[in-house]
Parts: sequence; structure tokens; C-alpha cells
Amino acid sequence: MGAAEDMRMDGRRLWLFKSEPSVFSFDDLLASKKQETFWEGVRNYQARNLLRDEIAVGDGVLFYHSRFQPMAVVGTAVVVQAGSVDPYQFDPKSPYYDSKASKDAPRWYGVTICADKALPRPVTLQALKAGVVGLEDMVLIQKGSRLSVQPVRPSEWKIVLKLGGIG
DNA sequence: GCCAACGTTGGC
DNA sequence: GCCAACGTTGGC
Repeated sequence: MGAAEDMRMDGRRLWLFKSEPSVFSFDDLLASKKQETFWEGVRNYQARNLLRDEIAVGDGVLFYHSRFQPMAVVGTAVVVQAGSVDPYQFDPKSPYYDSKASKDAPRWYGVTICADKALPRPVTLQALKAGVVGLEDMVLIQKGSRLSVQPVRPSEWKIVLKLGGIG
């Protein structure tokens, strides 16, 4: 990954969030109150660190549908609230419950995002992997990559949006 | 549904 | 602190 400045576009950083549409889809986001949602349930430390420490208000998000045909980037969103404690870790009835987390020492964090644009043409994983110049290093298409919250370079962001019919 | 690639846990 | 066993992710 390049220098920090290289990762910014107009002063903001860019990310890709994966979601299984059977759990929460981009349409669900569009249908949400204020088209916002708290991104709960991330239970991976690397992704947690990004959510807690790196992702800031105003950052851009590519919304990606995983484990569903077609797997694709389907829209964009904007971060409207930075890292805060994920309350589901304290709820024994939640699938995201973590018995080792306590309110004094929370483990898991999330951010709040607001829908920005649906892509006129979803950009499929297949298309992203088809050898697009400039996407060779995109985290999403690296072998074995399964980070559910991952950084996106401005150059990659622009290519994906263009493929999606924006800009 | 399968399973390879990762990540986490826990015994030692 | 190693690493085997186990659990999870996510493309296929």
C-alpha cells in the first residue's frame, strides 16, 4: 500500500465493505431510515482496527455483495459516524454476541454509513478479475483475500465507478 | 453444499 | 510462544 496521501481522494479515504445480501443488501440500506445503517457484526481484528481507528466521517465506501450471484459492487456509501462500540457484542441473544467482551473492555466496533449512489451497472467480481488495467493490486481480487472491510485506492475507486456507469 | 484459505483458540 | 485443532469466510 502506498503512502497515506496516496490513499486519499479529496482528503478522504476509500473502503470496500462486504455484505451478504441475504443478511443486509444495498437495497436494505436504501430502505433504511435516513438510508443509514450501523455496520455491526464485524468480528475480525484487522477489520475491527480499521473500523475503530482508521475510517473517518466523509470516507467513501464501495458496497459489495458477497456469497450471492452476481457477486458485485452494487453501490457507494459515505461514512457518517466514525468508529463506535458495537452493542451487539453484549447481547446474548445476538448472533454477534461475544462472551469475552465487556463494556469496560469492548472488543468490537462499527461505523455508520449512509447510502450515496446505486451503480447503474453493478460491477461483478468476474469483471473486476478480468484483467482490468489498474486493478491488479485491488485487495478484493487477491487470492485468499477475505477481509470484509478493506482499503481501496483512489485510482481503483475511479475505475470501479466508471465500470459501474458513474463518472 | 464443498472446501481451500485464513483466523482464532487453547493445551502444552 | 508454538502449533494442532477448530471455526469461519466466501468463491466456486
